[in-house]
Amino acid sequence: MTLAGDAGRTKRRGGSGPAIPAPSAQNLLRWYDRERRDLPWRVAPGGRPDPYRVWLSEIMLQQTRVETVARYYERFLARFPTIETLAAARLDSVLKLWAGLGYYARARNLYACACEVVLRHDGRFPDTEEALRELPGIGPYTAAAIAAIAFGRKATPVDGNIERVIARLFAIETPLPAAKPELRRLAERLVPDERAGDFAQAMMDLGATICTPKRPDCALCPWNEVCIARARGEAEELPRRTPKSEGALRRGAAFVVVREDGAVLVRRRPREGLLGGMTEIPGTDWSADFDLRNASRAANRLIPFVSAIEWRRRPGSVRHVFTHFPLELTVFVASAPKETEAPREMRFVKRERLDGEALPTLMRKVVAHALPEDHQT
DNA sequence: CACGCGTGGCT
DNA sequence: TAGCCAAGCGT
Repeated sequence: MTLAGDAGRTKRRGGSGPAIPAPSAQNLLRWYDRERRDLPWRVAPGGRPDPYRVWLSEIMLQQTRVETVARYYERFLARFPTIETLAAARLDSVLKLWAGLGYYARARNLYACACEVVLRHDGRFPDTEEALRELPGIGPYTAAAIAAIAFGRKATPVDGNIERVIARLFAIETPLPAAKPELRRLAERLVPDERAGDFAQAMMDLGATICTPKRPDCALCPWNEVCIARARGEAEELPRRTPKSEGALRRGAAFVVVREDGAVLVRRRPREGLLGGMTEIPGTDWSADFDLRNASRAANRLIPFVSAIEWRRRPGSVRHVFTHFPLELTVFVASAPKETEAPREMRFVKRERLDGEALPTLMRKVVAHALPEDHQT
């Protein structure tokens, strides 16, 4: 029998139903020893992992699926087998091997980190979370993962998989991200004194293969008998999330100039930031306090050859939801003579060529709203 | 510190 | 089908 005070786990839930024993790390480790996936960066059981390889795999695995990383990891390792070879390379050749993997800041940080480890740490990774955390591209999760997996330290990396497993195991109803500290505390209590690295990997494997976001395969789970969410039949509902606040509505105006030959006036957005480098219909800034009465002045400034009287406001508006704010654009349309030349930094694109442009969905909506006749079938 | 980064898997 | 979205890190 588990002792009282063990996470309150032996209390009867809601005054009814059987007590559920606390989950044990050993149980999960037994499953891991049996079902462990053979991944390129994993060493044979009992083997001593190379911190360089652990680090490389952890960086590649940030935001990236195991199957994808596997295709890149070995090729990368063949070209840069040690941290010295990596640090001696040119950034360009590192980026070349990273091409297609995405999140290229990771590759830049990877290279910077290799240089720093070689120059300032004598080519050896520091073996504490705190020191690892100082290196470029290594945040709280990765520092804990390397400390545990490469150095056998009792650290607790917490990624999205582990948050999900813990939330279900203990039926944490608090929504994310508020639940993060609580989930971390619960995860820390499960970590065994020995094999913390295997335990972390086992948790992530469990989250990736069995305790999946949708339709978890509880029948195969080594912890199914100790999982409170499973007992309550609500595993799939957890973890809950607070719907992220939409952000304040922003408004603006877009000005669609259609030349007699059907070409539409566009420009390129600044290279950085939202929709960076994409093509757009010229328009005002988007702001919470946008005032439609300023629209004609803005149009005049942007596109001087169209006089105010020629702009026709389209009824209604175009709505679009970005990750962090909803946007409502009022659309104005004007015609321009065939020989009209585009203002500075703008150009005319033939209507049928618009599909080949880097035109974001929002801007496609704007065009469709401005020229509805194009879309009738 | 809220935001954006790249890609592929999911519905 | 194409739009949605993951979920570590740096800024």
